[in-house]
Amino acid sequence: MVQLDDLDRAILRILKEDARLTISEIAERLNRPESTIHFRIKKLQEKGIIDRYTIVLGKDLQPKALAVVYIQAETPIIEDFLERYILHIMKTLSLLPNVLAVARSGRDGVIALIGEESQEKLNRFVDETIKVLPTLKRVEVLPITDITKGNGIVGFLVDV
Amino acid sequence: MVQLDDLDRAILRILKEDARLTISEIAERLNRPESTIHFRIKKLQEKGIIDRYTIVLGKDLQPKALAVVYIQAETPIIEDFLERYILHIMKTLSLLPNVLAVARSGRDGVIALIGEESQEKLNRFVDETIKVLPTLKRVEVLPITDITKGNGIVGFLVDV
DNA sequence: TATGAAAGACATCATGT
DNA sequence: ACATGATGTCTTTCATA
Repeated sequence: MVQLDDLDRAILRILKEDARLTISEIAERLNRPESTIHFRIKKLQEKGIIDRYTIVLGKDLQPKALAVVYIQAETPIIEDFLERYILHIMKTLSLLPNVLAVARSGRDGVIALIGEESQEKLNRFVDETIKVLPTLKRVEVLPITDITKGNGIVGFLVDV
Repeated sequence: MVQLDDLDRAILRILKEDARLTISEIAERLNRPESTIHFRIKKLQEKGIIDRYTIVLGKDLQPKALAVVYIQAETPIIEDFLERYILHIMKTLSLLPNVLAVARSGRDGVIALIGEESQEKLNRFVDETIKVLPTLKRVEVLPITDITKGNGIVGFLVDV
């Protein structure tokens, strides 16, 4: 379906590290003419291999305390209620700026990545906004102490 | 510590959406002169508010099955062993291309975001690579069915 | 698809309001 | 903070292989 050669991959790797490098700089690093690099990048964009260009924000704007929160809803008698309830929770959380990411997990679960200025605020948020939700079976808070791979994820997600 | 005004925030929001817009395009959208936009962006970069520029890869290169895995180690008699064991697990996972992110959670926990081509492969990975680790107290697999906020996270993290 | 050359668009910087 | 203009660099296009 997608066929990338070594040159494509090399370009993608470079752009992932620094998407502001000029075509001539990339061309120089890869020992290819500028027009070739330009052509490849254009194709990668057209095919949607490169979805978009973005910025990663620095530490200053990032929350200092992070946690993954797993929310599991009580299974109700009426199946259809669960579905709507889960969607409601997800929509609600998605609107909050300190909720960096929201995902569904199975039929009855929601995973959220929460960011706050301090551990206290984070705990308070979990207590006052999540644990108060009705008919939950389980709320698991997994604090994030430090990120070893996929750092930059916070600067990528954080709202401004 | 960091003081951003509305213009700074507007610029950051625009760049987050499309970091390849030219300064003149941004200037036009915000009804400001190009020189001002240029100056602001330069400052934002110098201050590290903008950490870096990058690309988000499209669906084609993204894993189809995702899961958050929480790994908790058994608390040993010797405290120092736990520390080194956790670091070892994190380093090991970080090297694998299908492990998109690795974070530490408290003294005895590791959180990993796993991506695979299929649900079966993902299960196999958990069984054969994670559950075989010795002296674990708990392994919790939270499959991700679908992402409602922070989509793009996968295209941001995925290796090429 | 790859390349080289040429044209146009752009970022950058200095200077002044 | 904004305006203007000068400069060099980069992107983009196109003709050709």
